[in-house]
Amino acid sequence: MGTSKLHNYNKKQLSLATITHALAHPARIAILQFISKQKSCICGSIVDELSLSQATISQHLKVLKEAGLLKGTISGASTCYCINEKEWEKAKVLLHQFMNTKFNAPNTSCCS
Amino acid sequence: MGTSKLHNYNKKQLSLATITHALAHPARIAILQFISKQKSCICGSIVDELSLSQATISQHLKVLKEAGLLKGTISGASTCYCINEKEWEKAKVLLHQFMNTKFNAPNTSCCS
DNA sequence: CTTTTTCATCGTAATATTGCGATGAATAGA
DNA sequence: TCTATTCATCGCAATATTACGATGAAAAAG
Repeated sequence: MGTSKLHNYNKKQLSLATITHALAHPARIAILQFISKQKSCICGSIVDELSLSQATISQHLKVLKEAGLLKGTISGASTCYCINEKEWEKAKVLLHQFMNTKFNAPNTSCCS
Repeated sequence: MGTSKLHNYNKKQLSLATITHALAHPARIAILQFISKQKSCICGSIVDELSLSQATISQHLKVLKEAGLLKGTISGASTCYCINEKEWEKAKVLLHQFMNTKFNAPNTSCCS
């Protein structure tokens, strides 16, 4: 994340940024939607679905895995990717908390 | 967003990516939390709160404004920033929908 | 054993982001 | 008028991202 001053932020802020960072590309959104829709989580089929090269998909999968949103299990020659539901649930809670931040009254009245 | 193939994605995917992209930095998370917590939305006080230069804060505010999450109204010498509650509500709904994607049974059983 | 399939990793080029200082415009106060 | 104050914008350097092809490892198919 560039020359980021990460020490200035608390854990929740950093977790939120990690999650949103992982989601911050339409290809990764599409990959997650595809995986959650599929009956099986075969990786190669994502390459057919999205018109991106296998290497690019692999990089996006890596970002999602590093953020903890995906699990990958080696299954023979291919790797099985699926949602890390435990982490997904954590992410959902964090995002929900953040998005439901209460606004103080003055904010609703200014910037008409 | 680099050499992104944006034409391959639908509107919801692009909107989600725009929103998460805007949230994908702890400084911007902190800025949003600060604005929502403050009684008034004076911009300069963010510079004091976070240990980042005024120019850097200004750039983050620009990203948030471009994503539609913030509104900025010129108020004399200073600019008043606040949450764009209409857009914030839209973002909340989109994120909620996406995070509550139903997983098919096979996903829960693979990648043990 | 050889070939194919499958996916990860490396190297690369183009582009975007992050952060800062410097500059500039525009209002507020002396 | 002169001087702060306030914030946006420009320019820059360092780093990260996006995307691809090429290469490599490891299992499956022949």
